[in-house]
Amino acid sequence: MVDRITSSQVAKRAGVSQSAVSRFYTPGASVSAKTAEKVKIAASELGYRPNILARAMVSGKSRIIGLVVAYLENYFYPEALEKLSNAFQERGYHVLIFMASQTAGNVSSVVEEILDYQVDGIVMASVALSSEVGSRCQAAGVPVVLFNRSQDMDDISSITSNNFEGGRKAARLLIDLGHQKIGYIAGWEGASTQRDREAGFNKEISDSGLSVFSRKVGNFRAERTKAATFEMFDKSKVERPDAVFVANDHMAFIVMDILRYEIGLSIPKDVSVIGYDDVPPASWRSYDLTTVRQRANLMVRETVNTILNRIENPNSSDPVKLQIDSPLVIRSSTCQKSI
Amino acid sequence: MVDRITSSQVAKRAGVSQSAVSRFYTPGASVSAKTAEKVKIAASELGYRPNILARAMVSGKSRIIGLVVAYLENYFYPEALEKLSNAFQERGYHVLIFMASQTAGNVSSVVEEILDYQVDGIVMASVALSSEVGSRCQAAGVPVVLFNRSQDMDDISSITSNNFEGGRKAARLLIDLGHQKIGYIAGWEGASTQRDREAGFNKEISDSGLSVFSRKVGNFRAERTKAATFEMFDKSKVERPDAVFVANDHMAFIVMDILRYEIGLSIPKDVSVIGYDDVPPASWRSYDLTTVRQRANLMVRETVNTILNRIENPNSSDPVKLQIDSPLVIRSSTCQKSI
DNA sequence: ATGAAAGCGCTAACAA
DNA sequence: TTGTTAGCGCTTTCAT
Repeated sequence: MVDRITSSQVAKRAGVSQSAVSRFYTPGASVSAKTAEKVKIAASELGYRPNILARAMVSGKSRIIGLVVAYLENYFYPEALEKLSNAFQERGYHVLIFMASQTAGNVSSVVEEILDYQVDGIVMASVALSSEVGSRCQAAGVPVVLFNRSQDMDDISSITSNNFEGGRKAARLLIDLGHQKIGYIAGWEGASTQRDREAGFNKEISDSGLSVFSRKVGNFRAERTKAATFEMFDKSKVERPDAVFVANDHMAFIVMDILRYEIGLSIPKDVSVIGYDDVPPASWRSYDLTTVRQRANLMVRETVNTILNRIENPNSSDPVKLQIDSPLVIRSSTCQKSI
Repeated sequence: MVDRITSSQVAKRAGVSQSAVSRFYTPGASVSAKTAEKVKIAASELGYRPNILARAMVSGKSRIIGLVVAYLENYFYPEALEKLSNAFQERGYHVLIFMASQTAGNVSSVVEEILDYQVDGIVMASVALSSEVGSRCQAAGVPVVLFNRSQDMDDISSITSNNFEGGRKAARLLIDLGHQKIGYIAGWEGASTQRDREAGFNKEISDSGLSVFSRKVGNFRAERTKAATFEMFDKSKVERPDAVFVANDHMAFIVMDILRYEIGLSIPKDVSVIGYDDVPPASWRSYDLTTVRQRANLMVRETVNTILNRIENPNSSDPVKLQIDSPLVIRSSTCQKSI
């Protein structure tokens, strides 16, 4: 392998000092036009590019953002990841990926690994953070923002959609459509998204003088969701729900498939179904799922702004707790009008 | 922010030299039991962890793998990304993500950026590489492997499924099922996957004395695929295909939806559909798509092995060109028997 | 505006 | 086995 070109080699060729070369690559530095020209020529002749790692070591800024993700099976996350990565790239940063399963111990050891890379900031997507790990990052001076997950007590910034309002809207729609027997299929109960969606949903239901007709837990996982659906729509029951709100789109697809192909109900004639996220398959014709949209673009933009702002402004204090408005997207999995 | 603990601080506290601390963290180094113990204690009391970037600078090994991805909309890639990242993590590496659109200029500038980070290796997923960019990496001594894309001439390693055989198998199945009027919907013609799948498909078709009934280009993109489907199954035509092989699953879902809901054909009664990839939605009940499986686990394992082997063995020469066997997965989007 | 010099935190000879 | 020493490639004072 050919050795990398260094700034000293460029300096020698350009007939200037090594520091002059460094200054040429430092945004707000003082270099005369002629020096700049000499450096530019020498650098391009040699094919020189500054070594980011060396720069990181002395400056303390790596321009690397650590991104922790638990799973990519929910297609909201690949989309978010792509947008996050692009947004950071545009601002001169890059994303170092860390996969983490939900276990707390795992998350904490992953955070240690991240810190080893001297990242400038950390984005945690769909992962909860123990407050001890949070303060570990605080101590290291590395800003953290939670993406699509929030924690009430801790002073950690978080960007989510407004899950409470989203849950409300789902309930409101179903009620307005004339449904009286409304079921709910919950996600993993450790997730703030699940809890907030359900809380908003319950609030609107009870504000309307109704109560939730049936509740099962799908845990955000396929097998559990299948079982939950079968239990909720058990044929032996005298009365079954005429509508169901599912805590995310991925579970909703499973619910729809079971309802149609296993239980033999028609959507939306027999049952209205509504999901949460608006991932791409929700708009595929076979599902055409009414859902609450998480505005990925906005969430990503705010996440990037928040963390970059913290990086450039290390002394800023209050955590940002942003809840992005989440609009209802009405498609054909819910009935058209009063049933 | 609290400053990071350095090896010198640990050394002082442990009453040993700084190099002793360094040795303690170097796998095959010579440290006595008592020194090791002293360092271990001091380090844990201080919460010391080695700075990977500093280590990278002097050793020339960053333990970072650059991963270039063009798009995550095809759900084969999030899956691959997750598995790749996990596999590298297990071997002590981490993945730095670079999103790149297909344009050659973009890929080349992205590669420069990657090289700036002193990565130990580069995995390019679904991206083609100009030979000049390839030799740029060669010159930098950074091994590259293409994931799910290959290039005949260049001496760049690549891991793909056996797309030619996969295409053949798809054709064989359709023919065995008794289909005579078989259509093909192509992906983006710049992709080696598309070309190889089609070549295998064509070979088997003509070996059987048939010819392709109709061919349209979907370009791996939704709008184009819709149009291609409408053209292929235009109602004004006297004869329409009774089967169609679609170059990937994502296009196949669109084809199925159009066929069923826009054109009013029944699958598989009127038309058999077969895709390629076996992404998760292919097994969702609404599609239940017959397809050729790309064995992501195997492809990932080989990719990781190949690149890590190159990193540890810089002098090894011949490029690896691996084609992983791709089995047919028969579901209900193809008819059961001779029609 | 420019060069000299110090040093970021670590590894890798080299002696001892 | 251990400590001393010399850098890795860069940014950043500090004089000039």
